[in-house]
Amino acid sequence: MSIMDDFEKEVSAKVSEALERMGAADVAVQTEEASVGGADVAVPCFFMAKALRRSPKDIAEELASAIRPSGLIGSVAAANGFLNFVVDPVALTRATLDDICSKGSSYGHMPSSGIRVNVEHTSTNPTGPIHVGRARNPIIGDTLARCLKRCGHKVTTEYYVNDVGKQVVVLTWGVENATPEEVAAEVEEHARTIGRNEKERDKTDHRLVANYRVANKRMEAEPEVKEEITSMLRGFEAGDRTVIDTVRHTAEIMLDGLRETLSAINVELDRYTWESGYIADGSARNVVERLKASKYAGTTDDGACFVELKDFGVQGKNTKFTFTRSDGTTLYTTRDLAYHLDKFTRADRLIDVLGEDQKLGSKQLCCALEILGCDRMPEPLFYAFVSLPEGKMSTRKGVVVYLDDLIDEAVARAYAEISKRRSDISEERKMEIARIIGIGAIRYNIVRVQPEKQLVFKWEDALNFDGNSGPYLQYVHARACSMLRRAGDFERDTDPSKLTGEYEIKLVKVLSRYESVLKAAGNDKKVHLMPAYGHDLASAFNQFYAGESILNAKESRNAKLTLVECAKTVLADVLDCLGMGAPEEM
RNA sequence: GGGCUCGUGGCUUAGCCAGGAUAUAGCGCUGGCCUUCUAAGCCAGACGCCCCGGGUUCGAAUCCCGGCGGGCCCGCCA
Repeated sequence: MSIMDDFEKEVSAKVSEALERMGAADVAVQTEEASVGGADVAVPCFFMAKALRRSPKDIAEELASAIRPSGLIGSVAAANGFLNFVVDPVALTRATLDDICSKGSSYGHMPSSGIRVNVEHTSTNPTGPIHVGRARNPIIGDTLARCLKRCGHKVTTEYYVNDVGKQVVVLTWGVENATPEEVAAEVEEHARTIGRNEKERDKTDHRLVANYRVANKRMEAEPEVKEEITSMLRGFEAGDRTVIDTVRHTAEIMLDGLRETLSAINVELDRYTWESGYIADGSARNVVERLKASKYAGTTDDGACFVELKDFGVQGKNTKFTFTRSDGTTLYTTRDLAYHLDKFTRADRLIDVLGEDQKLGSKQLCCALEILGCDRMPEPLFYAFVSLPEGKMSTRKGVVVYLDDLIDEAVARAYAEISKRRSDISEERKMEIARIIGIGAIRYNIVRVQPEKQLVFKWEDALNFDGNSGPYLQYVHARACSMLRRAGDFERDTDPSKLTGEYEIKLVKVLSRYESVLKAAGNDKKVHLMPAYGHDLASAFNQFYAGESILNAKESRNAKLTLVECAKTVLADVLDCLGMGAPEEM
């Protein structure tokens, strides 16, 4: 419970008391964040007008004079039918800074809830490198997981590896059978027609794409190859260990590359779960049996099984949810059901970070889970795909920007910026800082926009280091660090009478909001609030910083430095929550 | 065709779920600020039929209905 929550409660209580005295005890008081400058909490008086038979303006004025500032309430005033309350800056500053000083980097974090939350994210097919069209997934998922941890939950992140199906089998055939010469020729051909030279990047996920294309081409041209692949697919479905293991091995190699990319943007997952496992352990089969036994089950003329979902709010022609082929084999969604049932044995709350193309599938999955008697539902978090100005990303057409390319470009840009301003540090140090800044810019830029909003990728935006950007926040952190370094030892001082400047109070107010932002970003899955908060905090710091000299302050020096230290502490945690580094210099 | 979703200054974007005052912030633009703590910064300014039309309400960017425009989905694929 933060001090601003207490303040709001106090306001609510005071207004209720005053209303009671005015003879309107049963009128419920609503509070809201004041939208007018200067005030912190507002109480609209319009809905009181009927009960009191007076104009909102009159009511607000009478209430304002009836309420005496006390406790956390610094002042109250009436304006346009609103009551505007200002928090007492003395109490606020003292409480907030003491809290940060005692808790340090865990300031704003909530106590353990005992709730296990599983966040499934990324889960891209292991058939090629991650491109920026899908880059929202790991970044949103990882940020959400970090927020949820701060909300006191026991969080596990998980990648569901789709090592079942035609795509991976074709890739596997290519990895096993394409000759080095064929692959080299394919790379040449691709460079000539599409204009991308894949030899430049020696990373398994990029390298294997040529094998995949060779396999596809030969499958189309040569009936024997097609037969080989079909036979592998059949073997897979029948549970042939050698086929399954070979495919899994290919997926592992591909994953090595993907993990390298994810790690570069500070995304590490706790667990990788293999789709093939649900065939092997019989749980997918179990789902089939249970669905068949339900009253919603049906069979097509060919023998494929489905459940009828029209009673579950599914519309139009999507009501039949097929869960076996006519030959009895399971489908992706069937395995996904087994996967979700498994996840529910390991966690209390499931969150799936999914592309918006999965919306219908996710809805159907939930219906099927209900039929299976599942009392909890996964919570999907959808994001719209990132497209290019030329249109939708397509690896085949070469209309694509790989995440690896974006990372390289961002780091190179950051390096150039550092080189412009710093000649006093080593090349290694410059490179180290460039990575922190480049990666920070990418993560910030992607997570700052609401997930459901479609995003068109533009290099100029992705590489923006000014204003509402990751480096803006990092710059403030570096500034604060630099100042604290110069200051040397100082005695902490949280005396509010020494921090009475407009910008000092503004900064303290931003700091006091941290917990409520974490709550909304984590529990309500509104991750984009996090970068916005970071920007508010950095901006408030810059105003404070620009306004007056801190190191040369006289009696308030220690108090100002304490405020700098507190801001730095919170900002460092915000940066960590966003998966961004907090550089001590830049 | 049906379903879902998004539409806010030139561009990007917050607010919308839980209706309330002068609509948030950034880029870009105009002007000012580095002999003092990192100018990747700060200050000031211009720029808005909140897609359109109805409705509900004392009050609508926000809720409801109908359009228009963009995106996604509608496989015994994954």
